Amino acid sequence: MLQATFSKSERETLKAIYRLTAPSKGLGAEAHTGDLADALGVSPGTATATIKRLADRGFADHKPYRGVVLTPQGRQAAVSAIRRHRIVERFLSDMLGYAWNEADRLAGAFEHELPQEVEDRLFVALHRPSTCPHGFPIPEPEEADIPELPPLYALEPGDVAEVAVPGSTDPAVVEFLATLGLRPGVLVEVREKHPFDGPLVLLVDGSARTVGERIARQIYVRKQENRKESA
Amino acid sequence: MLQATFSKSERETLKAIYRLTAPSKGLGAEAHTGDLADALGVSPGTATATIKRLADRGFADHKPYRGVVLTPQGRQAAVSAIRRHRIVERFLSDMLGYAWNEADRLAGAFEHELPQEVEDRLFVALHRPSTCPHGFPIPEPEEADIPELPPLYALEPGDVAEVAVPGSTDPAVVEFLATLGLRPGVLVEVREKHPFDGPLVLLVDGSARTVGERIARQIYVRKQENRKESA
DNA sequence: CTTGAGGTTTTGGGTGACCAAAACGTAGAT
DNA sequence: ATCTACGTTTTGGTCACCCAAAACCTCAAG
Repeated sequence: MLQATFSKSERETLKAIYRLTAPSKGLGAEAHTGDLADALGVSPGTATATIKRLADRGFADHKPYRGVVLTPQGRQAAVSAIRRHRIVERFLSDMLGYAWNEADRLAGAFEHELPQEVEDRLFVALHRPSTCPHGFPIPEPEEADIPELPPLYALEPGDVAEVAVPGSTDPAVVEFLATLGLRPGVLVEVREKHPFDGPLVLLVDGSARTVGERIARQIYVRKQENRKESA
Repeated sequence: MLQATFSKSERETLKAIYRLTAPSKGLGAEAHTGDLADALGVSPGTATATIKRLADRGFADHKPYRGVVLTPQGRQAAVSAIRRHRIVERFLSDMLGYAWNEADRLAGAFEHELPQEVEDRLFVALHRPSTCPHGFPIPEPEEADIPELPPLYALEPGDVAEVAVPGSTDPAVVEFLATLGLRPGVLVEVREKHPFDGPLVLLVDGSARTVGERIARQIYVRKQENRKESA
């Protein structure tokens, strides 16, 4: 498959459509121009223009006044863009020492101009990382979809999982999470789940921690295969 | 000094004017539009337009039909751009393992989008290198001029120096130089200099090597303070 | 002192990106 | 069934970039 070439804003638009139409948003969900414009920080007219350019080239399916979804080629391109972004984030955190929640902001500035070749070498130099610094998976080069992580609140007692915190999380929430030891990549084990949307009791780094439902729905987890082997 | 902001081609143009008006090209030399267009791989009309944009903002002094030179602000900006380029080259060679003559080509692709902040961290992560992989000095952030290196042929017997090879060197010449052990950063000591534009006899890595005048004018050296202490 | 060659600038034309505001569609409320 | 509110698309304008080709300078040769 010969690599199609996209401009910076086309790539950002692909990523945004991908996120807005992820399965968790409802099956067959379409991205609306206004939401896209907000996500991209751009006027609605500009969003429309970019969508049309993508649709003309066969990367998106645009039903005017209704919404837009990605074609399989568009989804492939979006996944590549996300892979690129996450690799650059890892570079910023692993090689330059940026905090995981700073990397995001800076990666966007230059990821689009990085030659593919350099991305590939960077990936190897970083020891082929499997997640970005937020804890989300880095997709394979030709992968068509990125597995979605379940929220922490979806775990059941006995489950062991690795924490992932979205970049869009409110900084105040991030700070609170840090006091609980809930940072990306940290392993947690669910001890109890209280009924009626009650809190979770977790084992974090050896200490017991309680987390409310609202917070436990805002962060995500990579479930580990090895379940708890308790007495 | 608040950082002026330049587009990609403006920065490339600043670098090109800087190079074309370096003291070694003759004092008070002006860069001609055609040469600039060639250096940038752009049509003459495009070069004129970019020059005018720079001149309007006070970074260049353009005398129509005559030539262009940089103002002090323009020179400062050009030096910053060169510093950026050389740091990115070092990243490509030191962290990603690219050969010194490949780094050049790739650096140009994304150096312009790199946030200043990231450049600064990268410089530190690379252990504050003093030269680019070609062997040329990385200027200080606020330096107004980059010291020019003398050609190898300017050395005299007894001198010890570090080799620098321009990126623009013919690949066949680079290959030939490699057979002599003349790679960027290598230390050489001049043993003899034959008269009437005759060859140099060097000590390279313990072996005696002879280099003709034409080649010895194409590569450059950083002279070491410690002169030869021979018997 | 004219003339022309060679280099420079201008002009006209195209793309991608952006915005503000006008025009337009869709769907819910009367 | 119309009206209207809201969101979307279109229109008109700006800017950086690029090119090809026309118009234009400059200077040196005749």
